[in-house]
Amino acid sequence: MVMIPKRPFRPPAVTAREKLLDAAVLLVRAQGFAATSVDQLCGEAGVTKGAFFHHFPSKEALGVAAAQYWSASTGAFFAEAPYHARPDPVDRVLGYIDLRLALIGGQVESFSCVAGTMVQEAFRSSAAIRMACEASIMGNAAALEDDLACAIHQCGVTGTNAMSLARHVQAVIQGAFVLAKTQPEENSANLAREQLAHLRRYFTLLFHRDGEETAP
Amino acid sequence: MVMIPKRPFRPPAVTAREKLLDAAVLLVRAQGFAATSVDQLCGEAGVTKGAFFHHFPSKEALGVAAAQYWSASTGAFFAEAPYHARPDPVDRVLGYIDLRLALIGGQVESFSCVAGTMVQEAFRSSAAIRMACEASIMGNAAALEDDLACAIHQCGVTGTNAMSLARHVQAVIQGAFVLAKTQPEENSANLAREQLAHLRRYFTLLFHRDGEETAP
DNA sequence: ATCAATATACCAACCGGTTGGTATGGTGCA
DNA sequence: TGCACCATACCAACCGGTTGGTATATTGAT
Repeated sequence: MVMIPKRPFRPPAVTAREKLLDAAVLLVRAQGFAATSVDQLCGEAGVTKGAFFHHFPSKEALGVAAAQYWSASTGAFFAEAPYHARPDPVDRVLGYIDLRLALIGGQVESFSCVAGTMVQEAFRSSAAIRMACEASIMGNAAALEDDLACAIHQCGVTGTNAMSLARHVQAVIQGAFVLAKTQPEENSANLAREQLAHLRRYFTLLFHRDGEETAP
Repeated sequence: MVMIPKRPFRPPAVTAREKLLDAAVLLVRAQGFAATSVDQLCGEAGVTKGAFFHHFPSKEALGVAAAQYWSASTGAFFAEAPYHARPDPVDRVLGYIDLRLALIGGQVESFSCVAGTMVQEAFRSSAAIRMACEASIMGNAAALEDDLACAIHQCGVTGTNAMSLARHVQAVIQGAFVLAKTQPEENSANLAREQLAHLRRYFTLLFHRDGEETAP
C-alpha cells in the first residue's frame, strides 16, 4: 500500500496563487475545466476574485498555469521514485507501471490526471491550454524514454521505438482514467488498475518476461 | 481507405429532436458538454429553444439522449461490419482493431468518442449522464466479448478473460483520443493510430500471431 | 536611520452579457 | 376540437472580468 496524500507531492500552500492552483487541481479533476467557475475556484481557495485576477489575467491563464503546476508536481514525484535505482532497464519500466498501479485507489478524482481532463475540453477552444497539457503528458512520457530505449536494445525488440512505447504508456493511463469515470465509485479504481495490468502484460510479452505476469 | 461521413452511420436528420442530437454529437466532440450552451445547440440544429425544451426536459436529459443516440449509431455500424464473417476468432478481433484504425483520420472531432468526452466532465455532477456513457462504452466492449472468448479458448490464453480484454480495447481507444487531443491538427490522427497499433501488437503477442505485426 | 516613493498582494462591490429554463401563444394534422 | 410540435418573449441567476481602493513590503535618496 502506498500513501495517497490529499494534496500530493507538496507542502501546504501559502500564497493566494498557490491556493488557487491547488483549488484548480481539485475542482478540475472533479468537474472539469469549463464547469468550474472562477467564483468556485476562489471559494475553494479561500480567496477573493480580486486576488484571482491579480495573479492570472484570465481563467484560461489559470488553466495553463494549473497544467504546468500539475506537471511540475508529478514530474518531481516520479523523478524521486526509487525504481530508478534498479539495474535492469526492463525492471525500471515495470517499476514505473507498478508505481502507477499503486497510486490508483479511492475516488477517481484522487488519482486521475488534470492535463488529460483539461485537454479533452479545451483542445479546440484554447491552444494555450492544449499545449500546456501536451507538455505535461509528453513530459511524463519522456521520463520513461531512456529506460525504454535500453530495454528495447537489450531485448532486441523491433518494429517500434522508445518514444512510441512511452506514449502508449500514457495513452493506456489516460484511457484507464476515462473508463474509471464511467463506473460507480466502488469499481472505478479496480477498472483503472485492470488497464495498467494489461499494459504490464504487453511489456512482459514484448520484453520476454513471461511468467511474471500479474493477472488482470 | 474507409468513408468517414460527416454525419456518420445515419441518413440526414428530419425531426427537431434528431437535429438536436446531431448538433449535440458535433458540438460535444469539439467543445465538451459543459462548454456547449443550449442556445448554441439550437443554433447548430436550426431550431428554437422552445423546440429544445419540448423534446428534452433539461440540458442534462439531452446529454443522456445524446449518449444513447451515439451508442445506437455506432453499435449499428459495428454490427454491420464485414469482419464478423471471418472464420478465425483472432482474425475477427484484429479485424475490429483494423476497422477502428481505418476510421481514424482528419480532425480529432471527427473520430473521437462522444461518451468518452462527456463522462470525463459529468461523471461526478450527473449520474444519469455517467451511466449513459458507461452503457455506451461497455456496450461497445460487449460486442467484442464473444470473439475474444473464442480466441482465448483457441489459443489457451490464461491469466485474463474476454471481458477484461474487451474493456482494455476500449481503454486504449479512449486513451488514444485523449493523446490525439494534445496534438496540433496534423499529428493527432497519427498519434491515435499509433496507440491502436500497439493494441494490435499486444493481441498478436497474446494470441501468438507474431510476424504479422504492423510497426507503430 | 528615516521617510517618501513605489511595487506587490489582496479585497468588496459592481458590470454587462450569457446561462439554463419558463410561460404563453400559434399552427397544422388527427 | 384536441393535441403534438414548435416559435417568441422573457426571466432570475450566474458568468468572467473590472473597478477603485487598502495593507504591507521594498527601495532609494538624504
